[in-house]
Amino acid sequence: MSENQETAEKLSKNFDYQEAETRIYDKWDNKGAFKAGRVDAEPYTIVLPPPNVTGSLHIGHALNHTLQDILIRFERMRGKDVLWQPGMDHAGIATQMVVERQLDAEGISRHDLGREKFIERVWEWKEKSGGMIFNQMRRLGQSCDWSRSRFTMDEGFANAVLKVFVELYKQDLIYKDKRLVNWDPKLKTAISDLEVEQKEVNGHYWHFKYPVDGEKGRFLTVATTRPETMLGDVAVAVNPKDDRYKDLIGKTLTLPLVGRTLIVVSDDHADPEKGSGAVKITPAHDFDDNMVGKRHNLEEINIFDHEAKTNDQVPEKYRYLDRFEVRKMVVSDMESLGLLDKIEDTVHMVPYGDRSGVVIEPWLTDQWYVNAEVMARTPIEAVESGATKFVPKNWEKTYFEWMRNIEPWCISRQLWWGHQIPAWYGPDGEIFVAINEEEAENQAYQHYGEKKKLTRDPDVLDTWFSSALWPFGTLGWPDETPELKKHYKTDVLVTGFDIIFFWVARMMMDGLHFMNDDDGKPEVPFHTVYVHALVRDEHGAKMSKSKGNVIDPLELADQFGADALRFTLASMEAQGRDIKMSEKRVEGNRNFGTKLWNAARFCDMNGCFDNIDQNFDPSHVTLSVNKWIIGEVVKATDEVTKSLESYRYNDASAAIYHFTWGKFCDWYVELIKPQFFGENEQEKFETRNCAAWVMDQILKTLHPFMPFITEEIWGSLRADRTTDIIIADWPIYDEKLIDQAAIAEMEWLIQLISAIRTARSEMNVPAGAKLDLLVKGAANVTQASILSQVDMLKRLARLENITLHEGAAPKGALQVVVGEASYFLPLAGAIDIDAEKDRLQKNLDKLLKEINGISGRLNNEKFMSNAPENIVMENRNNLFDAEQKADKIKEGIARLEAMK
RNA sequence: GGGCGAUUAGCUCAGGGGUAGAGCGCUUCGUUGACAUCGAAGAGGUCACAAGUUCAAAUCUUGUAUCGCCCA
Repeated sequence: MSENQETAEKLSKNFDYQEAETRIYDKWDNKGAFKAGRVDAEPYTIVLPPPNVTGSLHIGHALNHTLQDILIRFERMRGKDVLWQPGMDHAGIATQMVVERQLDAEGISRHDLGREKFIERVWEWKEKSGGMIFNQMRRLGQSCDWSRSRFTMDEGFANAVLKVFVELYKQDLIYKDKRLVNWDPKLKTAISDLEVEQKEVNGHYWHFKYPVDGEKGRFLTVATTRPETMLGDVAVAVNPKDDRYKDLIGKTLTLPLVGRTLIVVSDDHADPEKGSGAVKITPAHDFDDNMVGKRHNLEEINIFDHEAKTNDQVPEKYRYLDRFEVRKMVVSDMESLGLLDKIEDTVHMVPYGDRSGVVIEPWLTDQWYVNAEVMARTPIEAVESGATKFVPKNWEKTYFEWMRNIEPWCISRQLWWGHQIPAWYGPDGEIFVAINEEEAENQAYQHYGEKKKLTRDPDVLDTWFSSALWPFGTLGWPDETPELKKHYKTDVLVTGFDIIFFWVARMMMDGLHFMNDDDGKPEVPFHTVYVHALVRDEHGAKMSKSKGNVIDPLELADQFGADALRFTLASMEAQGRDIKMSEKRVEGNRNFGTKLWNAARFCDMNGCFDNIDQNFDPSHVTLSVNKWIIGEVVKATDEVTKSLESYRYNDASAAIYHFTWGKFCDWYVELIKPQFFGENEQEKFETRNCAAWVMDQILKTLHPFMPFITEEIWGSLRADRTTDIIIADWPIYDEKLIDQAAIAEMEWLIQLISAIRTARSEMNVPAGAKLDLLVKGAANVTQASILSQVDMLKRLARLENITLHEGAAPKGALQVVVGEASYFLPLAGAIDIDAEKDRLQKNLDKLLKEINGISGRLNNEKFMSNAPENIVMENRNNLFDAEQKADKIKEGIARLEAMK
């Protein structure tokens, strides 16, 4: 090709995604393509699970966001008023830890700074370093409506959070209580059950002997994994069915080292099989013991402070020491008193804080709680009735399991960063809950009849308390904004299963509690929850920083392009299975993009995008090859549409991939070359138009998966585009465009070409050699097809002359059988008769096996009487075809044998 | 202990009563006027095991084994 033509090309040799991605993204953004607000269009809404302000993009985000963006782009192209609502979570503990670490480096603590100054520092940090994930999301092409971005600590949202608190308090759904909580002694805050990681560790059972009162020399032996807690023991429990201890029930013991009197209680909690069968009871420091204590009205003696150091409730010698130090002392003191019976090795579960990594201490504190049991009722019904559906459905079970056994939700945290609880205390401890201080003061005035000094509760709310109102808080609630009216309820929530409890359940609670539909009935926050896979490394291991197997999505995007990464994630997202990410897959999909790019270049070089029919109508094409590919487009786009509608991402991506590569590039482009290089201008015109049309359908259908390359090709090829592809119409075509006759003809042609290629290759015919083709026994239809497709056949099968042939097969020819006809390929030199015979025999063996199977079925009376008619017909047809083919091959083998 | 899921080609995985699929890898051939980030051809699987249902099971049922995850 000449220099001149080269410069005239619209597409460069390769797609430079590094350069294009930012340029294209900025173009979309500047044009406002991501913004919601199409008037008169049906709404389609997804709220982005708000990433932590501290977060940076990991592969799980990349998957989660890509799946949402695919739906969003798909629905946007379908003409809906699409809102993808982004935002960030203030991430209480995580953020506070980040800033505290900074302070630490400066040698100061947050207490040196004071609450107000500390929070200022957090905001400073947020403005400077927070939310880098949004920029990373842009790199992957996520088309959120950034203009509506929300932050959970923004004033408007924060007020909504406080309003929810106040309302729930008024309705007695929030209350204060003293209960055992999971206390993190490093972070010095309560954390939720869900933030506690139970780990199996090697430990010991220490068997301690407690003397029985009034029976000198008699001891009751208890086994414990936590000796230090004995200082808070108030009882020992034994199982009522355990004969060893029956007589001790109701008697008392003396707690060694402390001297406290313990009562022996009868409780099923004591497992006769475990340890000694007798369990020491420490109600203030163990969840199970606490329940035993409640059942038997036992005292709760708190022996630890907020750092899990002993307090003044223990004998002086053990006071103000770390829990593990006390453990050593207790064990050694018991031993020297001769009260240590034995030490057993054991494996047991120990709770760790997932943020701090330290052992969690069950601790008695005053905290705020949501009455989750009541709040859960409507959400359970909503899923039972199908108002909200989980996809895949089996996650509903997990949801129900948790919701039906829900515990009170502890929502207060002893942190500074977060929504400070809107509760004020009078001098006598009276609680005033109000949306602001002024309101609280009014309440207090009414209560006391005079102005009193109030102090605000220093604690903040659990981060999930605020994200629970994400689907309506982001839309402007409590104000009745047009967005709220139009976009609530939202459509689908896309999330990993790990936060069904944390977040989905809580959004259901708040959504149903605070939002109503037009009939005034509680309305769910979304009709569908799509639960996607977890991304693992290529060996199936969970990614973690400590293992060093973390795959950085941005590195993959750098290396192979964002499109390739997105396509890979989508194609591996099969429902109900985890994703094992491998670079090879991304590389393969980068190649797919390149393939598409080059196909577009080919079309362009052949004038497909110049001077073509503006009103091309796919139903008016005349050539079989064009009719065929149009029919295939209809089938493929329909498959993608249906798959996306049912969240089958792998099916959707496979459908467009196989159409593009396997049909369009491998066959159509090859089949139309004879025309493009030929002289028939009329046919060429039709085919150019058709190829351009098909290319457009590919670009559009692929766009949700590979937004950048499709936009780039779309925008480069034609000057007459009325829109960017991001808002182009999604392809929907009538099935009438599927022409069965054309499909049959082209499939026959492809079969014939493939068969000839196989024979040539297996018989080592040089790829360059052009052979003649003799056709024997072809029906009229086939003869007509050969005639009309002769150029394609010649080119793709590398043939010279094609002639009809009667009588005996020529010597020295390869034989292939397709349909009713035999095809001979005479070779110039002598053929290897044995090799050709072997080849035919192999084909025959395969056929005979098939014939055997089918006729067995057809001779089976039960099959004939039970199988549906179409299956019987299908078998008959298959048998006929196979037998016909087998006969021809047998003839061929006989012919070769005769030549010997 | 309870729940969920997996077991299909060398690897990673789709599929889901009617003749076993993809990508990668492998073998052979190939610079044919889009593409070597490519093309053509090929090898490779009693679909974990056992029993059952059925005319027909990789697919449905039950059980077994192994592995994974979640919750106690």
